Amino acid sequence: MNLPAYRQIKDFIQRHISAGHWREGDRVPSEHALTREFGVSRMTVNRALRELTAEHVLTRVKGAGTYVARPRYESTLVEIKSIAAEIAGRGHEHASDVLALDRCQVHPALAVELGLRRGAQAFHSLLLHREKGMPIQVEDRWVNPAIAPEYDLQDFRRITPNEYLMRVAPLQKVEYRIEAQVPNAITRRRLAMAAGEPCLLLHRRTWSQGRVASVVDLWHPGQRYQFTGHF
Amino acid sequence: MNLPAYRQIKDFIQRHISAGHWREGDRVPSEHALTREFGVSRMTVNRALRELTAEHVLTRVKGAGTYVARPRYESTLVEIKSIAAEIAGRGHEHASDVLALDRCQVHPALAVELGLRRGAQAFHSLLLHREKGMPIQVEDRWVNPAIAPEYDLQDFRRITPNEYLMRVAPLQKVEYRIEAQVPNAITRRRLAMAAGEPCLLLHRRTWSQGRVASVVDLWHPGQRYQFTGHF
DNA sequence: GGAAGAAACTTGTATATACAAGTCCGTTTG
DNA sequence: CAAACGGACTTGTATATACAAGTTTCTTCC
Repeated sequence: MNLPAYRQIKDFIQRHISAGHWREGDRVPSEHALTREFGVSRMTVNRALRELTAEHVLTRVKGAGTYVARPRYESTLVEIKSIAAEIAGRGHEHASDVLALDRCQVHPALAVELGLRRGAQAFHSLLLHREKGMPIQVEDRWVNPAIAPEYDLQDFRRITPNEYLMRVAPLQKVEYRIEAQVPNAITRRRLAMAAGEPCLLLHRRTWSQGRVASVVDLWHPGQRYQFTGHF
Repeated sequence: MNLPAYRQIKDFIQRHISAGHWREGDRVPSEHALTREFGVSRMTVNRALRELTAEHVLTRVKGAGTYVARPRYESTLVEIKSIAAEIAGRGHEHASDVLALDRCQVHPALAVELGLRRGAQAFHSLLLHREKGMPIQVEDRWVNPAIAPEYDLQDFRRITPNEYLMRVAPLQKVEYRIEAQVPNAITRRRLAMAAGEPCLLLHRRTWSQGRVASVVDLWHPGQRYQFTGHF
């Protein structure tokens, strides 16, 4: 199968870098030089170089040239999917127990985090997610009623809070934190964890329409759950 | 400051989506329509739409049109920097104690993971990273000697293993796993951790030049360390 | 030998035009 | 009514050309 020219140019450059011919900081051939070498237009070469720049393979300095970027060796990008998507991706059965779903007053620290005034109310949902019957995640979530006023009318056994929020509140910004923590006794029991076993906790705060939409703690049993991936 | 035309088109589309005017699955105006609306060439419009597609904001179907992409609400992308880069980014002082650096025989399970034959030898380094004197990470690393034959001749008090491997072994592939684990007593003491406190563990395996280059376990005290970020 | 200026080289953005290839819709035919 | 075909519309890739703006190199002058 014949690749488009701009893809061939990208591959050519990436092969040189992977083979160690060009190292970090080395200058790659100019657009003009690549134009001559590949017999294509400058716009075709430019597209290849711009895409490799967006992918952090190259870096460009106007007037000076195009260089091999500092490899992002020290940065690992980890993608964490929603628990339902992850379980479905394994071909397993996902189910949710709705332990709580109501609207109540938030304590001051949480009001700050949700961007609400003291004494304000928010929706609170507490779910236990299972994979093939086995508890795998406790989802402890608070939702800004201004963003999703009908949150508490949903059936979260049939649709996850994530899926619902995706529909009503386009995502603008995310803040996250991953921690190893010792869970309280209730969470330990809900997740069927052993004594002394820690939790893997993902804390997320999301924004939509210029405001905080949701704050969530996702607790996972440390022995049975890890975030994994590759790229 | 006047933005280039392709950036204005990107912003226009992103504003419509953020405001909720266009939802997931909605079709956005065609290239031809945007050409007329903005009074620019089709290639300029095409660039804007292609870049938004690469950024997962839009999705394109040849012949059919351009649509608002399913929001990646359920996927959190987490970037984990090297400990030295992270500490430097906080403006703090990084230091490493080299606890071990030698070449020895790997046990069978590790040989499999390193892609080496049974009984083969590999380099092993054990470092304690400190931030302003405080232990923050134990780095337990095995390195394939075929990839970095002079690994054991380096001074890892002055350069981190990461930085060294960046130079000699261009990165091709990464596999990772994040876990909450209970550390053994030695690691607990090295990291000055409390009894019962768990570790946040990042396990990475990297490839270079078509082979496994390195396998590393990075242990962090759960109470003092989290992976954090935003986007 | 150093400074200043000009020339050359480089990337950034843009255009009108063209052909390829895919999808969708409306019309015609059986 | 269904299938097939053609036209219109859409994205995918590409070109030669142009001007703007930044960097580097070379030449000239003091």
